[in-house]
Amino acid sequence: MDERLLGPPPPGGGRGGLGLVGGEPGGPGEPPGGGDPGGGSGGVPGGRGKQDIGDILQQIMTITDQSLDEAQAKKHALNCHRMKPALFSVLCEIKEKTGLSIRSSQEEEPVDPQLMRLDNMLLAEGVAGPEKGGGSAAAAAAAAASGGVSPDNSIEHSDYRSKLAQIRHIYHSELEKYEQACNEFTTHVMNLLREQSRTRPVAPKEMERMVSIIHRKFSAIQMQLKQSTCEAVMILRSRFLDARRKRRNFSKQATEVLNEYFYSHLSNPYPSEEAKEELAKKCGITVSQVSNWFGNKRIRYKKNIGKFQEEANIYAVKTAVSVTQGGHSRTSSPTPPSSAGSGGSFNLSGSGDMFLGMPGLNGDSYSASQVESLRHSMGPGGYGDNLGGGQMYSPREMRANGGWQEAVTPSSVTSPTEGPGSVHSDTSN
DNA sequence: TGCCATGATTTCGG
DNA sequence: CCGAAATCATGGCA
Repeated sequence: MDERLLGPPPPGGGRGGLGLVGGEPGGPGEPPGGGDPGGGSGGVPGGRGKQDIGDILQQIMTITDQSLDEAQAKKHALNCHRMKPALFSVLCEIKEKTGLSIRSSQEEEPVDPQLMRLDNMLLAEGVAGPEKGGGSAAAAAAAAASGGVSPDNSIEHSDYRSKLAQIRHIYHSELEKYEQACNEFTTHVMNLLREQSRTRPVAPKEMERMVSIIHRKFSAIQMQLKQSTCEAVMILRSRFLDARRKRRNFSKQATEVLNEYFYSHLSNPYPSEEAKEELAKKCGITVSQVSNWFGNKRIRYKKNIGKFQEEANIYAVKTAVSVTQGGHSRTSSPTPPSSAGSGGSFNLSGSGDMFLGMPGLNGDSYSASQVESLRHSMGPGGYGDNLGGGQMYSPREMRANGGWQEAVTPSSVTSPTEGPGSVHSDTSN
């Protein structure tokens, strides 16, 4: 050990640079490399050794006050000092005694759950993880979640994707920067420690600990980065995929198709699932959008029938024309027979209630021709077929019709001659 | 800029 | 889960 500690004899003799330290001439009679870790008693007279060490310590203490070049020179001198090994081992001993050595560095913190959450989210959003597929898959998933399949959605999605890619790019470049900085800093500190280990005892464990501390610090920074990236993605999502914020009016053609269906099934504007799908396909919107549209339409129509009269007329005439022209391929095609049928009969049953409940709404504002066209628009299955027929109605249809006809009948009734009684008996069955 | 139209969402009941 | 009703939030127009 001595040999290692002593190292090669300094150039220029045993005391090399020390000549300039403290200006001591060095003992001519001293044995070369005569450092005794034991306490400076070796071949050196006690007082002299103490002074030696005191000098060295003094130099160490003042080394920071000196200029870099000066310090380097001093450092070198110290390293080459013959007493250095002795000093080193003394420092080792002191360190051990004072317990400065590494505490059992078993403070391995468990994986931060928050960090895990962030990682998972970034992965799910396609920000972290593999470049290809991730982003588009996430976008697709988001699209599915928002339920938007309309054509103009694709534009928004490409916009969304590009923004997401931007976030991804920034995230990765920042991450890379942090990692690079972390590595640089780590190697710098390691070099420093290695350098220092020549003059003071630095255990490998200590180095490890330092490295782990640095890594922890940097991972904290990384976590902030991840957090803000997550926030950015969230904002992006809410801005691009929140359909409510991005309400777009349906195309004219789509509205027309929907209105046509609505007014041609005014007696029972509840499209079946198949009908909804067909309408959705025709209009280039989703089934749920069709449902929304019909929900809104029903409620708004019912609330203000007068306002919709003109519209109703237009579409009723349209449909009537198409029907009389032998158009069985019109919008009525997707209608299941049951829906039209139930509408007709429920209409009639409702007429009685209507007269009792809402006389003010009654159809004195409707001309006969309007009514006629509306009746025509009901299509062949609307009235005649089902008046007497023992149609099967689903409970929901019954309930829905009950609610619908009460307010709506005015427009489609106006033929009070048709006996409510028979229908009532029908429904009661 | 205000107002109305309209698509979407929320709440509630069945 | 569906539909009614209320409500929200945006688009479009004068």
